[in-house]
Amino acid sequence: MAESLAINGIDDSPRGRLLSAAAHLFRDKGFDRTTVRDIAASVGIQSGSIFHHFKSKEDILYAVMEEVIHFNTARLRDAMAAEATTKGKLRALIRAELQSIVGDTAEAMTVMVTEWRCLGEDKQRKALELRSIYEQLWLDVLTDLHQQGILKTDPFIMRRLLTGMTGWTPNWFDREGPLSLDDLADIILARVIGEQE
Amino acid sequence: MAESLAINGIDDSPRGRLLSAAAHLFRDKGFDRTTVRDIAASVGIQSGSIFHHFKSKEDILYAVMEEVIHFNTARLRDAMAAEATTKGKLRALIRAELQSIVGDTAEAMTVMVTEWRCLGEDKQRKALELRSIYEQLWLDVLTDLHQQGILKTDPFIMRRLLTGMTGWTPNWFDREGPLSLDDLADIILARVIGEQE
DNA sequence: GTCTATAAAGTGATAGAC
DNA sequence: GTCTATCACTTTATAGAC
Repeated sequence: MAESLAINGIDDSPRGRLLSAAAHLFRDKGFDRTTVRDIAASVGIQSGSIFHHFKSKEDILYAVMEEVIHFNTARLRDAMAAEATTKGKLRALIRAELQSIVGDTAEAMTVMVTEWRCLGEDKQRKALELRSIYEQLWLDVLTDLHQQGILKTDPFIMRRLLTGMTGWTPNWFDREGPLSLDDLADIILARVIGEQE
Repeated sequence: MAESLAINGIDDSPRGRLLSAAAHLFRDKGFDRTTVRDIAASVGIQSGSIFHHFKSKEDILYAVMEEVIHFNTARLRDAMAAEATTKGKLRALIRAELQSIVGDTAEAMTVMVTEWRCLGEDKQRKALELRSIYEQLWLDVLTDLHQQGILKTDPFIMRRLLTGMTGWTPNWFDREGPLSLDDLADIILARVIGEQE
């Protein structure tokens, strides 16, 4: 049973508790190896009762992704708004994305990356539209830095490399270890704008 | 039906053809959504006949990973051997890994990254031992560069960031596009040793 | 909103003939 | 080495009572 309150950016309603439990199980075992019986059991109901809240198992996966994209797009906006310089905005974006990926919404974010293809075509397209808003925030800042001459690499390529660097962190970063999230953000920032930390 | 000759670093035997077909299907649909009937059909036999060649479906997945790790560890060694300087070796490693991931062994490499947890614990541990040899080649070069003062970042952290950057390329890099693999390798190299390309 | 019961379909793997 | 046939099991989703 996962703790569900505010974890993964999901509210504490009956539906929210189902989504949090699902996010936890999907990350642990993957979508295909998680049964609706698993999800039901982890919130203390029977498998048939799931389908009062969601039309299908795939709908649960889509809802997890939708919630986490919305939550983290807002987080990115807030983080940038507090910064005056473009370079400061980039550092804020990196910190916010790391926080999303290894922090409070880690389960749902990992699910979004790893279980993407378990969505049918229609829902993949809908989720991609939501993601493109999130991506545009990155591209605006990187393009700005490129025009200022601070970023030498092509902004689109740089965003791809950044996605790789941050997206892989759940596989190695230890939140209890000596390296802080802010330290890691600075290391990654230096990889982007060419300074040595 | 996938072309199988030498693709994915696997030889053209009956067993090899099964492995290549499996790698192709596993990458496309994932391990769990690929049935033994799918694999059998794509080499033109019946599902029951699979189990003359492999003890279980999981054994097929492990064999795919084992083959691709062996093949690419050798590739890494060869690429390094042709270089005189440590920096040259690093560039060679990056090029070789990109070639593995988006080139001739792309399917099997992607499977290794994305279907890792579909292996049982025993086979995961065995595969991890094979991978650690591969990883040590990287760490030796990065540590060397660190001691020479060329690499400022911690070698272990840098390898994690590199793994992320190269591992994400299958999701965006277009082999038919304007950016060549060698260009991309140079861009990534510049991110590592702090030079601007 | 949750329960019980079950339908309907698909799965990995085995056995024995050829 | 491949075939046919099938077992034993699991899965999502539905129906109707409470």
